[in-house]
Amino acid sequence: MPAATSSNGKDARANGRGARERILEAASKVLAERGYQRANLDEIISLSGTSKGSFYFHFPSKEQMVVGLLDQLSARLVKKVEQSLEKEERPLRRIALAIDTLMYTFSRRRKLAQMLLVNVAGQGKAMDRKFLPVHRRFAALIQRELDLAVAAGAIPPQDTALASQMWLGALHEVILRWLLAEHPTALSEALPALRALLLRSVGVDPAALKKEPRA
Amino acid sequence: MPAATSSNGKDARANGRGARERILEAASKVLAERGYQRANLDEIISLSGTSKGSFYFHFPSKEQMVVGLLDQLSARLVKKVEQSLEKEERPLRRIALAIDTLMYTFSRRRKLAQMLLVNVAGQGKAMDRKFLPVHRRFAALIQRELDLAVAAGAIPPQDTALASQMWLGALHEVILRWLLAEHPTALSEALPALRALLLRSVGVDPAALKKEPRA
Amino acid sequence: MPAATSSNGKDARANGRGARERILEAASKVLAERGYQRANLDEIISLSGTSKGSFYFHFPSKEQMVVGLLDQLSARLVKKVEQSLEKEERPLRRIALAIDTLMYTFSRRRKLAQMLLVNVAGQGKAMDRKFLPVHRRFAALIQRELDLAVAAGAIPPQDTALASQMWLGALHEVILRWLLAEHPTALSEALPALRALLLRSVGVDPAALKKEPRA
Amino acid sequence: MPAATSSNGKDARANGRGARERILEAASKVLAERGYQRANLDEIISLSGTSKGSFYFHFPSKEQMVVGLLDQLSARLVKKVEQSLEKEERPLRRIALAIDTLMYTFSRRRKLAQMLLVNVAGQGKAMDRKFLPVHRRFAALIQRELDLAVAAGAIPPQDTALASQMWLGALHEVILRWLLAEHPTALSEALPALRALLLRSVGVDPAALKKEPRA
DNA sequence: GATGAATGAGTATTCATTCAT
DNA sequence: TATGAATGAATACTCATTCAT
Repeated sequence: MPAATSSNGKDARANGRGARERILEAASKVLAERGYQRANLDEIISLSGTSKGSFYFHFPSKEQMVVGLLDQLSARLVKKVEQSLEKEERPLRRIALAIDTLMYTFSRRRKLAQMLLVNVAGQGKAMDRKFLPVHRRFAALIQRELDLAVAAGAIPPQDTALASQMWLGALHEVILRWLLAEHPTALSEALPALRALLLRSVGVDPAALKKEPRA
Repeated sequence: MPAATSSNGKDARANGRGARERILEAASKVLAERGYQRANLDEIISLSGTSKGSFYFHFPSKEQMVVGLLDQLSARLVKKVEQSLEKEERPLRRIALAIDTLMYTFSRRRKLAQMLLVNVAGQGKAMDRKFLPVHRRFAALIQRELDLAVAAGAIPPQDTALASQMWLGALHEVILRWLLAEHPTALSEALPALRALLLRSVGVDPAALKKEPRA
Repeated sequence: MPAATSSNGKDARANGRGARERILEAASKVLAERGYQRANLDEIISLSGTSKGSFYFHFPSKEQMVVGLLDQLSARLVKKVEQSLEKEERPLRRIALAIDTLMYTFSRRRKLAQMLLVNVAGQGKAMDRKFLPVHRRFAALIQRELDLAVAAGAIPPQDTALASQMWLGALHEVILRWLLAEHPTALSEALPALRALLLRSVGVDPAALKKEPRA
Repeated sequence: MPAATSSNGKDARANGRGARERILEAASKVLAERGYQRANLDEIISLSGTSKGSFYFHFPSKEQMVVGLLDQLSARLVKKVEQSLEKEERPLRRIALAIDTLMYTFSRRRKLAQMLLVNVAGQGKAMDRKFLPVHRRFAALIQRELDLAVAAGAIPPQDTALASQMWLGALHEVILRWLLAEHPTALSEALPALRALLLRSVGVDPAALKKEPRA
């Protein structure tokens, strides 16, 4: 039960935000823990301190809610990466920065990683297609940076669409293994080696990163 | 464990194999199409031409059946790759051959790919852990080849465990996108570029492959 | 009860009538299409361009609204029949006229028919009883005309209450079949034969209608 | 909870019949009392002494179960009428007999009447169409008898399809009113008058019934 | 008069698993 | 070995009604 709504605007609801937001936050938790199918609406609802009716007032269905949530979260993450790139113009450094920011963010927010990367597939072909945009969005981000690097002559011309898919999958798997590990080591430890692998795959000598000149 | 179905063809069932095999085959189909959770035992059973009771005579639970099936299939695939490597001793060629065989097999058997790669995650942390051995087995295969190449001096010393994870993820994602595409192009078209990306990532000039000398 | 919506057109709503009327009209449509139980308040409200709160300001409950609507509509229809009888005093002609007017009106307003005749039963005994007054009102109309005819000696004395029930049921079923037919023919085509059946049932030679003398 | 199944074939289940039959019987009761929509599956199931799973093992859905039940019941009733007609060849008497048997059966089995006649409409156009076959079956029975009478010269040629619809509606309404009455009088009291009304409607002098000669 | 967010009891349906035969 | 009827907990979704603003 939520605390009674008081009319002083201070703590309008249990934890200060609208029901819609509270539902999405609760859903994040449950989805991260249980996956899409086992994520129980009743649990999400009771965790959010709202009601069945409220849920269906704000969302047309469980599926739409999850799709919307993943969309929101992935957009937020992409934005965060964009911001980290704002002050960097050297293409190779931008690429490295994008990788670092993604990995760093996921390492700080396991639930986010669990949801965006793991619980987004394996629901049958029909559902998987619904979740595909999340993949596409991350891949597009990587591809754009690779294209910039190609244009700047920093890496050789190549199939950047394929490379970005490959990178995404690589990040995905490394994070997945980290998430499922019983006693995971810090994700950051693997970062330098992973970054080197990815850069080399598109033809960059990782050592070149250090010497990259400003434009 | 039931006694092995007698292999003398005398009283085999309708289509010539034991109930256990027929169930596993039916399960392959349904799992590929629907994913783990939505894969319905009733459908698997009716497709296999057996009965509920027969299913539970041969398998202790749906979960164990699926884990066993994935285990069997991945073992079979690994064996196939091993066989393709039998007559090749040059480490870089072995690596390329492993990639090629994996990709070729998946491209010919979409269902297999769907099951082993896609429907193996996103079921909640507990279940995902159960499916992890499949990942491990493929990664181990790749890692062994990388280690051989390192030992032979064909590639520089490096974290081959990480590299093999990365490779697996890369293959996974590329295949996933191919599986979910509305109008997929042949997977083989992407193969050379993908192979080049992977090889470069561990420090091999793809061109070196051609010139690799026999031991 | 709310004060009557002011009839000066000053601040009438979007389409010129009060919320109450707009709700009733929307309810007609939805009830005709879906039946009582499946008629969704949300749909009625959005169709009427009002709000939940407005609905419950004007009506105490869905049930009362529907009972009131059926009451209103049946009263209106009865009034229409009365008007058609105003200038006719010959009892047999009055009877025929009543049938004709009812059938003609229903044939022009399918929704009305659907609602008054079809969606008024089958909701369980308790609800059905609530809808009974509609039946009674129509039956009373018919019975009154039959009684007049008996009094005038135009038809033999008989159980006019039963006859009027029977007539109502007959009309009901014929209209129902017309409403549910995939490719309905004009209702008017069946009218002469139906009229003849009904008149004969109470002992009138349909041919007598033509020769009926003025009082 | 059903009594434990005993292996002596005598009282295999709670009340001696299979689950399917017990469900249908329970459904009859609940449908008669509550109508289609309000008929609660939980109640039907607990009344039948079975379980949710058992219900869905025997029937694909509530709707199909009800359609099947009505079909079965109406078929049974039609059969009963047919049997009552077996030894009567005089067409007018057959007609009267059919009416009498229908009315008598309904008067003895209120629930049957409630279900077949009342709770079969008013669920929205889509559902109503599903229930239409029940109407058709009864109307066809009546029409056949009317056609026989026409062929035998016992009644004048006419639109017997329309007449049978009308008769059905008439019977329906009379029974409905009887069912919904607070203090119903015996249905049989109204029977002679009703029979007379119906016979006259198709041009038979009810008195002629008595004198009808054997073929 | 009007709004729309919130409520929560109610409902049909799914499905892995059991067990008497 | 095999059968299939039976079980019942789980689950997404509906919808009339309330009430603070």
